[in-house]
Amino acid sequence: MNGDITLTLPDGSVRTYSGPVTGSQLAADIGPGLAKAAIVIMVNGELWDLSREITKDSPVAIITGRDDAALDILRHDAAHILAEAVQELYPDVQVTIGPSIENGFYYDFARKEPFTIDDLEVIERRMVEIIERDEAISRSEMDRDAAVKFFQGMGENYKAELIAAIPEGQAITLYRQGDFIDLCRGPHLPSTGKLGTDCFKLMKVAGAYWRGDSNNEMLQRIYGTAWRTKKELKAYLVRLEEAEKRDHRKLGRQMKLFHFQEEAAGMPFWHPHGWTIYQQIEAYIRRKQQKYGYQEINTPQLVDRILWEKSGHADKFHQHMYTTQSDNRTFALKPMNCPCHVQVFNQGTVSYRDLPLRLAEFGSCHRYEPSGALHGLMRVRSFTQDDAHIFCSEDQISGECVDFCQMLLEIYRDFGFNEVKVKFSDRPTARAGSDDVWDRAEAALKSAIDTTGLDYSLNPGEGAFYGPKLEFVLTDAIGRDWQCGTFQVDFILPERLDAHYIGADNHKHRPVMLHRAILGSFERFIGILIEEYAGRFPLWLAPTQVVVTGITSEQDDYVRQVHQQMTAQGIRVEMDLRSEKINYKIREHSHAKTPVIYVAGAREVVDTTVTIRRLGSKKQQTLDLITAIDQLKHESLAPDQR
RNA sequence: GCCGCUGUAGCUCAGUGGUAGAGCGCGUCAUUGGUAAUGACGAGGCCGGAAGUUCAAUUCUUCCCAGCGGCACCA
Repeated sequence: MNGDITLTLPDGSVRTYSGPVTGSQLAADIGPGLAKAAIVIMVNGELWDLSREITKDSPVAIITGRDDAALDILRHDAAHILAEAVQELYPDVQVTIGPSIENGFYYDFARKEPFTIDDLEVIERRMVEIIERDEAISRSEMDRDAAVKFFQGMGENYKAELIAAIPEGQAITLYRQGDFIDLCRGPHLPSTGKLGTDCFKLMKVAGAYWRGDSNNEMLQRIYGTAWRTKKELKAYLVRLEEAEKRDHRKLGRQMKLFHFQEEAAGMPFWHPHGWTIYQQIEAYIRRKQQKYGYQEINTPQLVDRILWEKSGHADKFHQHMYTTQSDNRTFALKPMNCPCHVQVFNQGTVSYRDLPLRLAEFGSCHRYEPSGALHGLMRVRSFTQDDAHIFCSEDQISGECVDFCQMLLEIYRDFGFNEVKVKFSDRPTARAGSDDVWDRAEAALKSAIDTTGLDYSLNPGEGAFYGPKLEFVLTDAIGRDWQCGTFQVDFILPERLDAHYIGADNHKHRPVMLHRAILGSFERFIGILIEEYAGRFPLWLAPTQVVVTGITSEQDDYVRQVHQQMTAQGIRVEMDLRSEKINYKIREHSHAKTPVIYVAGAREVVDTTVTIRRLGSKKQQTLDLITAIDQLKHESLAPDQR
């Protein structure tokens, strides 16, 4: 061979060069349009800078702004431009890291004074200048030790620390744009001008620990969002606004569902409307649990600390437990229900014939969560779990898991969640139990989750110390993930609390304990529901299902009569007898997200009918009163009762 | 818990070193109307809590509490 290099394009066409060639050259050879649009080049499945020389025969693909891969690179570049702008404006800062993230990017800076919102505008303007300068972005390599010295020499100690952590002898890639040099894996755009001046926006400032460790100092993080086009940016900002309107904290106040106050931070006060939703869900779950062979129990709120010491909770979680003194004893408000459930199991003697024994409780728990973690109904200090513990033998784990997943999916679907993220968390480094037991537990859980056909991701090392677990995650309006359901295999607690059953061999055996919840907590689940439905609850959950109102006060008696009949049928109905115009009342009840409005005017009184208007529709339908009530009554049934 | 921001009427928010204002909501009265705002009048506030500076603090300072955005945490 004479040093020729053959590049194969995605369409199968081939270009041959007599020596090393860069992505830019290739793009330019194909056409000036492509040369302009090119961002990076895919070489052998790897993204490379356009300026990097290709020295071997390779399959290649030129990536333009239209490709999805481009967005990530664009955002990463935005982070670099942000860092360059900040360093120009505030010479005292040290740069650390700045990756692209979902919807945008951030960069962490070390600086004594924090950035303010006003700083963001200034920085944004400087970023626009840097983009307009259209600085070339060049890649270079440096020996690790040289790179450490280089950054130390610049006073960039964080960068030096990062590089020092990279294995010795490895080449380090550096990127330079203007006077700004950063350690970076790349690839990057050919120049800063490839990012549109109106396609990005700095969003917020926040604190973040160096290397994500709370023992380290706190850095100043600036978040931004970046897109290919101005239109995309705008669409994203609109999406954020829409999401904010769904915020359960806002809707909870507007719809009078619950409130919080200083004297009980993180502990919701449920109002009649919110509590109605809660009760409907509880009744629904109770029916499901009966269907799936659970027995409901109830255990004390306050339990002597001794039990928590036996269970091991006091040791590991005492900082999260509320305690109180009485009778010279220390009691703790239960942070979870499991030890109490073992107490129920331990009363009397259990035969292997009784297994699996499924004990369920709507268990009210209290946990002293760090103040910064509190978040509306999503993260609270007092909550109720739809908790249950299944006591079974080891060979029953798999079957129980399959049944549980079926129950969980059935329930999630009834609430309208068809997409659930599932995480499989396996053995952590600090764990109890032998590897042999862990092997069996993980295998059982894995085969069970595979049977369900659910997609899941691995969450290595994140299992509980007592066993592997499945986490079922739902997403809120703002895109934040919240764990709701869980299924955990536990070999440890039965041991600690000395649970046993009598086997077919007439000997004592240790049961396995399966901790499981579907909603997780009623509070969090309702918070997610509010956002999922944007406050427009389906009929079976709506606090007020119907409002009956007249056109004039002439119909008041009829309205009262309709209201009474519907109440007698168990429908959650309210009447509106105010002397307001019909327009006003329609508007108000629509804003209140009442699913159905019955209007009765003179005609309806004569005909014994009602005119029906449903939320989200302007259509009206006049129906015979009895028919209307029957229909509504049927529609109001929970999904499992239809 | 950590960094930053915020805290004024039931809600959303304006405002000032001389103890406060709007809109919505609420109450009263008038209005009796056919599917997203009828009008008039009125009542509501220890300006988150404590201390300090000042003749004077809702306004400035400090501490505390709570909320918000992140980070860490989430058994």
